[in-house]
Amino acid sequence: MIDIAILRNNPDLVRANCELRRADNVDIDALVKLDKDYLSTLHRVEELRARRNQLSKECKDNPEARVAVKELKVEIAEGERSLAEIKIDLDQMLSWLPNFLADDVPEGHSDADNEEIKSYGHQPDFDFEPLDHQALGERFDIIDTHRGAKVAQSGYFFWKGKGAQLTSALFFWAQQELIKRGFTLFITPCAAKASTLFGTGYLPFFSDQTYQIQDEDLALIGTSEQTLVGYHADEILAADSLPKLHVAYSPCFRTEAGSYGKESRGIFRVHQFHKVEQIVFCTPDDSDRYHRLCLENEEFLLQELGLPYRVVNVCIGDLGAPGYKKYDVDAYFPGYGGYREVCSNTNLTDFQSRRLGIRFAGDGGRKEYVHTISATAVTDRVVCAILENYQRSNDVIEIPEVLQPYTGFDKITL
RNA sequence: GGAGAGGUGGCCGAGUGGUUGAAGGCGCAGCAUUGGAAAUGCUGUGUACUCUUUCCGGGUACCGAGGGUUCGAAUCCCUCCCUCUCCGCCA
Repeated sequence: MIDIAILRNNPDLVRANCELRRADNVDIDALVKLDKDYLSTLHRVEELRARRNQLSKECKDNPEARVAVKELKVEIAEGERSLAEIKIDLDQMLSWLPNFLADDVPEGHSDADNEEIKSYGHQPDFDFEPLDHQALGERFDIIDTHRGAKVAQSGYFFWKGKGAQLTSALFFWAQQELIKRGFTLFITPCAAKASTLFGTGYLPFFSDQTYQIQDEDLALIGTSEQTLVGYHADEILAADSLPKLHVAYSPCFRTEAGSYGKESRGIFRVHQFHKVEQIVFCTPDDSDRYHRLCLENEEFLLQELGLPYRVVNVCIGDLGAPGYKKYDVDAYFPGYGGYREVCSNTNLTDFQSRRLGIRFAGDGGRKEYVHTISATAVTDRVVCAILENYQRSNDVIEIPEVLQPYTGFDKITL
């Protein structure tokens, strides 16, 4: 949600932003007019109510006032009705407005237009034909998509044996590393109510991505960002408690409606994956800084794992409506033969905090909305990257050294 | 799943139809007292929206949520939600 004051004072700014982001489902002129209607109706209703309240006080010793109030009531009820209707429409339109953009977000329509700002590491050389993660998973019997489909549905899978051990090791290690860097660990609910999804921007923008639980006001979380940011809803945080650095490990459920094709081979795009997530609540002045800090953490983890990667500044068209600026980190997948996204790191500024009512007491006791940052640490995709980069022949996959204390073995063999 | 209790301001807690936005207490802030502090005393202290205004005020709304009765509801009626306790079941 953006600040409605900006819309009132500078509608052209909002209009330009919508055009830039191709948010064509909100008519700014209609929105501005509706807001004016809202305010004038509000004033009318409040004036009527003020008169009613005044007259009510006289009723005790002036029976005639009662008649007057009775007449007023009809008018008030009518005004309140139209006020409520306008408010619903207004909120609905406001909820679709995208966040503003950072100045340095590149133009462009798709991930092909993202701007590479850094690359790190060397793509490995193989004296054999490297396999992709799906082929490796089957060959070493560590990924089982067929049985995932059998017990659940296509798009669900099992990690098995040393694959499962490696995955557990990665997630545990990543959590430990972030805890060392000052993050507080959470284990979160894996379901969230509609207001939580709305507050984090997943409603209305990504409504077709969520699994709704039948007959409940609950959906399976698409990311622990939803519950971790919602954690502080309707709270006023002490300024000296900022920044709050939260980390959680959770499953993530996504319907992935209509996203089949080449990119979905293996377990790269599935209905349930697992993620260690970084969440930051900070003051507006600090959000750039902590956005970069989360990126540094992502890079640190990939570097420790010895994975080659690049960092991209995500372009306008590839940046979700709630985002102000986003860095993706793409690891190199030799079996696939290219870079693929493993981390995504978004500065949401006050877009979520405004919807959720998360504020802090600023200078002079004034209450301001915090900024939030949501950034991946690691997911199953990183395990896939490890498999592809650490295959040493068609018969051996090594384990990155930093994970060996957690796996208890240093290679996976046939 | 069964039974019961309860939801009032940052917290505790009064309050069953009319100057109650809400007593009292705690907490917090300022001032006084003090060599300094504790203790004590005095004063102040909700939120949101909106108008005028820009820090002084006006209006409206808010006592879990929604609806109803009434000139008027924290207070009466209905529906729902949530929390807690006990029993059952259970990782």
